Amino acid sequence: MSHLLKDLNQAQLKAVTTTEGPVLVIAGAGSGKTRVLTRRLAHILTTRLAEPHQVLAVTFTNKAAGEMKDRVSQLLGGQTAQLQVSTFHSFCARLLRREAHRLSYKSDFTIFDAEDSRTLAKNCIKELGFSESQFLPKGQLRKISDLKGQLTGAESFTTQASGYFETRTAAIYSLYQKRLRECNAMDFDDLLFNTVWLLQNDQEVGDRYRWQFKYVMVDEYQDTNHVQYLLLKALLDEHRNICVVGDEDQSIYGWRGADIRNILEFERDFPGAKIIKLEQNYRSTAVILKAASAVIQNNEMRKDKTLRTDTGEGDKLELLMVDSAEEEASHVIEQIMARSDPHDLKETVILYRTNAQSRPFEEQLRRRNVPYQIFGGISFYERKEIKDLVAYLKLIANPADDVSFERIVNYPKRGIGTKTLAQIATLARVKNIPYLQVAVNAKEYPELAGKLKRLEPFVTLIGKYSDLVRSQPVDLITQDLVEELEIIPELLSEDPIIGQTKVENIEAFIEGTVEYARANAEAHLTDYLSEISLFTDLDSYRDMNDKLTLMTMHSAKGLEYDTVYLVGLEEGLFPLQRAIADPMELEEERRLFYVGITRAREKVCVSLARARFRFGEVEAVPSRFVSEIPEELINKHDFRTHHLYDYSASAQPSRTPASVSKAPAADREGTYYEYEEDEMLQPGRIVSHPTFGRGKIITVEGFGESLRLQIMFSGLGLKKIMAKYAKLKVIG
DNA sequence: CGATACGACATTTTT
DNA sequence: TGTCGTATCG
Repeated sequence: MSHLLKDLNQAQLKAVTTTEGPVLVIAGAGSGKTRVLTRRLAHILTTRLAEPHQVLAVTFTNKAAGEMKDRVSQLLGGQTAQLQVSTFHSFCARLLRREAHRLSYKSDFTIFDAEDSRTLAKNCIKELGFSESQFLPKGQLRKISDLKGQLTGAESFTTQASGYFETRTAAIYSLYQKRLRECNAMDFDDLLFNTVWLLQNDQEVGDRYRWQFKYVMVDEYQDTNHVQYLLLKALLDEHRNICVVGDEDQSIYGWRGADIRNILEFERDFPGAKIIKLEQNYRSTAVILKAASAVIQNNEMRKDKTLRTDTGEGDKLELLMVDSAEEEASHVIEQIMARSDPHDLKETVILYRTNAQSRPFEEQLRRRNVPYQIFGGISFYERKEIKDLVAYLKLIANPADDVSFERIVNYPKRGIGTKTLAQIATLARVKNIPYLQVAVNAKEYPELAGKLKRLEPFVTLIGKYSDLVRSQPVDLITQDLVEELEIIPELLSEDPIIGQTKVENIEAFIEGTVEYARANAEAHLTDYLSEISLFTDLDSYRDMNDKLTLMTMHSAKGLEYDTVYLVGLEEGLFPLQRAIADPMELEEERRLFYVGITRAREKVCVSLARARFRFGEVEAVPSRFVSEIPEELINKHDFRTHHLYDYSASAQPSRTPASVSKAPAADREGTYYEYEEDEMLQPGRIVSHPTFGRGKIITVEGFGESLRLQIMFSGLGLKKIMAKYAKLKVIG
């Protein structure tokens, strides 16, 4: 037997060797998914079913792609240069660079990141004269992203849009796309959208790729969205050798458009599909698996699957109940320090629902001098100093990139303010040329006469580097640029302390370009930009030595640790308030809990606080997820000074909100003054709203800070209102 | 143009 | 309660 087929269980072996036709591998947590994927890929290659360039493996993160490539390369002893293991986005970016001309794009198009997109969207909303508070760039982009995810283009949305908000969104969408095109830029969603469009509508391109890829594999299939699904379909007409691997219980990106139906309905989508379930878990103890299964069983939307393990029973879970977020942090840290050898710190992780929860833990860790690392928050490439520098590179590589132009034309200060910029923008619109071209032609425009002296050095600078791009490697260009712009002294003079970190970041960035240039001698600036725009911090995550790790549960997917702390297990926080009302969202929260708990090999500790300050209010009922863990699997440690809630009484907190929320109010004077108001906000009451005026309460949902009302306002109709934001007065 | 003040807002975020 | 973004003033 080939070494590729050794050490595999029955199901794994079947998954590796079933190469023809559609295959769905349901891979439970810790069931050796990556091993199956890599072996399968290597198996296809060594048995000569396909040449390396005929296989495509898609993942969601660069990190996962890199790991897979490394492992396959190890199995085969090199020979993987031609292998296409990449993320959805980088696969599409590469394809589009080759085929850009078919979409009337240039092949050196820029990829806009989230911030670039936001700037552009904001400008579009402004330009259209829409109210910026009513049409928030963030919300509009969310909608545009959803539409692109459904393969609905701007034109087709415009024809189907109706009503005040939709027609305006359609206008924003259309203008946004128009501007992107003018900038020779695509956003993240465009990469997928345009690729699918090409494959579906350009016969030649479609045929070529369908013919090329004999085998396609997809990791984390439960997190694919509709466009990604269509992309696979568009690649698959002929051979239909597709193997998707996933676990519907770990689908946690529904809010981003991931469509759990893709995996649940795979058999219907791909008739004749073979289903292989990997149910043997190699990671966690039996107790952990039992707890995880018991909780996830409360979900309706899942395929039945039972994880088994040969590992021993293991320790029971621990439940830590304390009074506040601060005490939660100190108890948890104390426990970690008491029980783990210092070298175990890297095998311990603290997982929370929201990034904001990291703060008290950070404070404790700093106070006690415990080494730690936090993931999340602003990523390296989102830092202002890096983005500014990258904007220069982007503009140098793509002179049509107006968003980058706007960002740096006055950085460092050149005396080119908003007024000048607005004039440039107007001229660019009228002449139908990029901003930079307006600046280049500045002397032709009387409006800019006064600014000639200020624009000229900038234009010269960009022009100089644009010429250099052809002859110089990325790292030299970047170094020269940093020097010429005098960025480092500038940063240090602003604020020596903060400036120092910024300078270090700039230096780290330069270091990155040096490494890149060394590894990719032939690469052009565009290639480098393309790579970094599709790169995230998580990709550079390495197990640092002896450091405690903190991150959100979302970020933890795919990782594993000996000991896992799941903190903040309170109704309203986990599950989040807004998920409680919606069964679909609630199930996703539960899957998130499942993901969290199954990261652990040996020990799980969950914790909750009796009271937690959030926007100045207290509220805390133990999470239902805690009560879904069978009693016999968990040890409880109650450090609360008040035993207001019976732990078992939290089983259905949503059904008895009022009585539960009353308890703390009675006990803590002054902290819950809103309670009396809540009491009065009942259906039938007449209230007055600062902007909407008088209205009648129709329905009341939730309690405390999440109290939501439906109010009928005269002339304005029914509005949904959060009581904590609206300053309502009861007047009748 | 830059600094300060006030008000609005408040999940998660593979690319 | 903290952060961020806009508005306004000097």
